[in-house]
Amino acid sequence: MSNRVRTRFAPSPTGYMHIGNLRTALYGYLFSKSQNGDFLLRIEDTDQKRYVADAVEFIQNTLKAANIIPNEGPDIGGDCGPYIQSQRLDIYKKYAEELIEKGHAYRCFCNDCSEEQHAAQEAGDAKSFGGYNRACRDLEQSVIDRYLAEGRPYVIRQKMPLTGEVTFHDVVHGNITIACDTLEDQVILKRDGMPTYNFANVIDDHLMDISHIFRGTEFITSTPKHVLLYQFLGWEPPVFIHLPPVMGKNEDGSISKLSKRHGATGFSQLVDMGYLPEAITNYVALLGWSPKSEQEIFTMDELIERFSLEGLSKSPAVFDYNKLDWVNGEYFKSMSDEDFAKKSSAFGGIIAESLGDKWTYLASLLKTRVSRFNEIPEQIGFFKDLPDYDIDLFNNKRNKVTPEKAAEILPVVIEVLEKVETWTPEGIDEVLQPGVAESGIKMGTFMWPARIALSGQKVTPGGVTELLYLLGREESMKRLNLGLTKVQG
RNA sequence: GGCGCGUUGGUCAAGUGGUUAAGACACCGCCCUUUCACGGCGGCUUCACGGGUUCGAAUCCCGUACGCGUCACCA
Repeated sequence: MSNRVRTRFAPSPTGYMHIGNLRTALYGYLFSKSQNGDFLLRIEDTDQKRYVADAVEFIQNTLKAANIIPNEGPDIGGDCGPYIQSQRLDIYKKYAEELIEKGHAYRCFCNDCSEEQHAAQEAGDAKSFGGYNRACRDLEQSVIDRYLAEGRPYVIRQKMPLTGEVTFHDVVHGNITIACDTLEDQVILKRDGMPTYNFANVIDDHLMDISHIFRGTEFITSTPKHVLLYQFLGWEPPVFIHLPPVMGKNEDGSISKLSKRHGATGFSQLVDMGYLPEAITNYVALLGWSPKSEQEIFTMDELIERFSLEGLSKSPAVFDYNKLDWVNGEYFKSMSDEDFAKKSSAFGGIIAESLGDKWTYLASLLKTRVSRFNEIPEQIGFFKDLPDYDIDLFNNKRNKVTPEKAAEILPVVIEVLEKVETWTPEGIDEVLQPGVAESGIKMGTFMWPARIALSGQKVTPGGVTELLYLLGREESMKRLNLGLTKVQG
């Protein structure tokens, strides 16, 4: 036992990383790193029914993408391996036997009726509450020997104290006390030789020298069972940190645990939507933890430096896609045009490809106008195909433009633009500015019909000069003339 | 149902007996402006409820309500 801070992320291998899990991993990582400690990854795959192919690799890739880097784990090894529970079966068996010898556990030969029981509970059958009846708790040794000789299958259960209570300290909730008579003689080793979570987690956290456990509040009520196990085994329990759940807002305004119906909930889904991994991490860090300062945007190093247990909140937090958008937008704004162009090009699709070198230019205009990469297609679609827009779009109160007025302005626009020699933003501007001045038309009034004719939409990435440049001379003139035809009715 | 946990504005939240109850997102308005965006300014709305304790309570205590979790050979 050292004093070194060691935390762990211990997911079960589903091919999915819920944002709540990511946050748990993140807090454990931030805390250990802030204390110059270790962070390790352990796979809890003791439920063979739940096994998902390639899930371990998926988890490792996700952590890597989120810049949460373990220094021990299945793929990198370490002194406490193996880091996959299904490969540690002999270890659990050994400690389960030790508990039996010490009188803190026993073999149970009852039939497996857990599934039915669970189903009954979910159906709300009140009679099913109360758990296992402890039929095998005090079997005669001779009976046990006979069953064993017959080869009867069995599970090993933890023998809970019948009276008294267990108190443990939780960093975010303080002391929590639970009476032992509410504790069931839980199974610690299953019929198939696999340990249950409630057992394996204790064994591994001790053997891997974990100092602080970060996990969800759903484990609070089973923590006394763990504490008892530490006691029975003569081990020092780690520090417990139970994190509140991440919630989602329902249509009726109520809230419930964040799930698919609230929108994307997986890290990779969010990335697919065009959120930057570092922005997701940044936002998630703030969901349930406060830096107690006014800073909102943090690099991973800053997060590590600022993280402290005091900032953890004890109440659930609602995942706010609005705020995520904002955080992501902040990251966009701080990116270089080149970097943004590169990372967003996949979302620009065929338009980005056809634009070639001009994509970086368009991207630089898009950078402050989108908060997610997947907003890009709808913004730039008009470059490829001019929408069949309604002439009503030419109406603009602020600039005092109507379709009739546009019919007068557009010819002037076309006339001015025909004088452009070099079709670059600068070249266009050189002619456009004086042209507008000479026409005696107000800038906004002059530009509005042009914008509509060029794009068919009121909102565009960049101003008219930029649109002209990106569209090219030929296409621009074509659209301007088409617009003129439209308003001439 | 038993047990446990939680409750500051629409959302994230600061706050640890005395504050005009920070800040951010969203929303609304104004300014700037070649639309939008960016930027600037301003506004809106909060201590779940009821009792205590105290000179004084968002902060301490007790109830109530509501929400969540748990009671699996799932984690």
